[in-house]
Amino acid sequence: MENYIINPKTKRGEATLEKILDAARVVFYEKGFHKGGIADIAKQAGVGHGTFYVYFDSKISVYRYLLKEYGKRIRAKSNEAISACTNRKEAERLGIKSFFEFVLEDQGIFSIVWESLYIDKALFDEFYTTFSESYVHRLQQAQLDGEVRDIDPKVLSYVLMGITNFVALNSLVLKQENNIDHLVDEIMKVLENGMFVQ
Amino acid sequence: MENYIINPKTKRGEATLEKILDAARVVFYEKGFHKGGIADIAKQAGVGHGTFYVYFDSKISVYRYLLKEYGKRIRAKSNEAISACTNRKEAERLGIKSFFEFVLEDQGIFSIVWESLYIDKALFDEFYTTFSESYVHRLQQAQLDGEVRDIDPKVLSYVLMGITNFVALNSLVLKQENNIDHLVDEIMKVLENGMFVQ
DNA sequence: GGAAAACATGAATTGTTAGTCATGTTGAAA
DNA sequence: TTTCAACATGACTAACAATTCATGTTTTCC
Repeated sequence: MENYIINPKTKRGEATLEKILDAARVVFYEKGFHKGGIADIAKQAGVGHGTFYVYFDSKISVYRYLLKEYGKRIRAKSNEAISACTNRKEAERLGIKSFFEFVLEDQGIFSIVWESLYIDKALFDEFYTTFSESYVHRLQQAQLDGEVRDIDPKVLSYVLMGITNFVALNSLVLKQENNIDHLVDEIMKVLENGMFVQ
Repeated sequence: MENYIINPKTKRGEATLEKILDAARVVFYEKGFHKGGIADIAKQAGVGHGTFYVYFDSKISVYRYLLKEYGKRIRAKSNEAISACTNRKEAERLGIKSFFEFVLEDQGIFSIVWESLYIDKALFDEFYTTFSESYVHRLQQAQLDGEVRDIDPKVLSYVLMGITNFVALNSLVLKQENNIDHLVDEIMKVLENGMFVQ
């Protein structure tokens, strides 16, 4: 499964691995997993075809590595953004905003994450299940604290991920908008009072 | 663009076209667009390789045809479900429910629709932009009628599509749940009063 | 019944690409 | 300086898959 080389033994090896990872991110973003070839990655990295296989034993290995890396980076950035918050509502706002910032900085994320559904459904499922579980944990705590209403936290977690993912993909990536604050404000209106006039 | 043969001239031709379309839906669902081959489609349809090319000039042509067909079917089913509703809240509930029913009946939908992002971004964008525009139109009307709060309807349309798509994919397809009513109830709680305790 | 149009076929063509390997280079430790 | 593990390379292999086409069969309609 995890058969990429994790420990290059020299500085040169480390640098090359980094070049290959950067290149793979670019290629998968621009061409997708299936159309992006090892030749493209090697060329983009400025190394020979064979060099790729010094570090990864297959194309899907880099892909898996990058997918995990994205998960970690998003979680880290989100935790950092939320850490100072004392209530769930503010945490929600900042969590959404930090995700949008992440997407604006690295638009390749959807090219890696969502495409997993067509490469290996289990990878996609695992990715979002992991997110959902940590979300559920926090939501349940907030419900105990009386901050969040009595809504099935598992469903609520997918509702929240659906909102952020769809708005980010369609507005920020496909329509190339960058009005993050407006998007967050409008989403928070729904999360605070629903969409209907009372 | 639209270079599939639309009008078989005989009964036999019509039947064969239908067999090929059914087969393509199955193959794209089970293997995805890239891994599913013409040979697979022909075999599944019970015809020779060459027969495929009597009806479609390329693999992507069937794919495009099926994508458009899904759009039409979803819209038709949704319009039918909503038609009797007199207020927006009820229409929203029934619209979501009818989409969930659609997904349960035909789990292949995400295999066709979302994969377009990796085949031709413009197809994906067009698909959801079309949905968004008709959504926006209705939401604006409901806002004029004082039923929906003052929220940017374009953002709101992506919020709503994000919720339904993510919950459907993760709960109904990946987790194989079938508790549609529970899902709709929990989503409506958020849309009616938001997620936070007031 | 026969001619023409529509439809069916799968072997052959053509192009692509993931992965291998024999050979060469680098650089750090001894 | 020597040595060896680590790293680099690109021509080659092997397999797969989209599309074509020459030939054959069926249906339509006069």
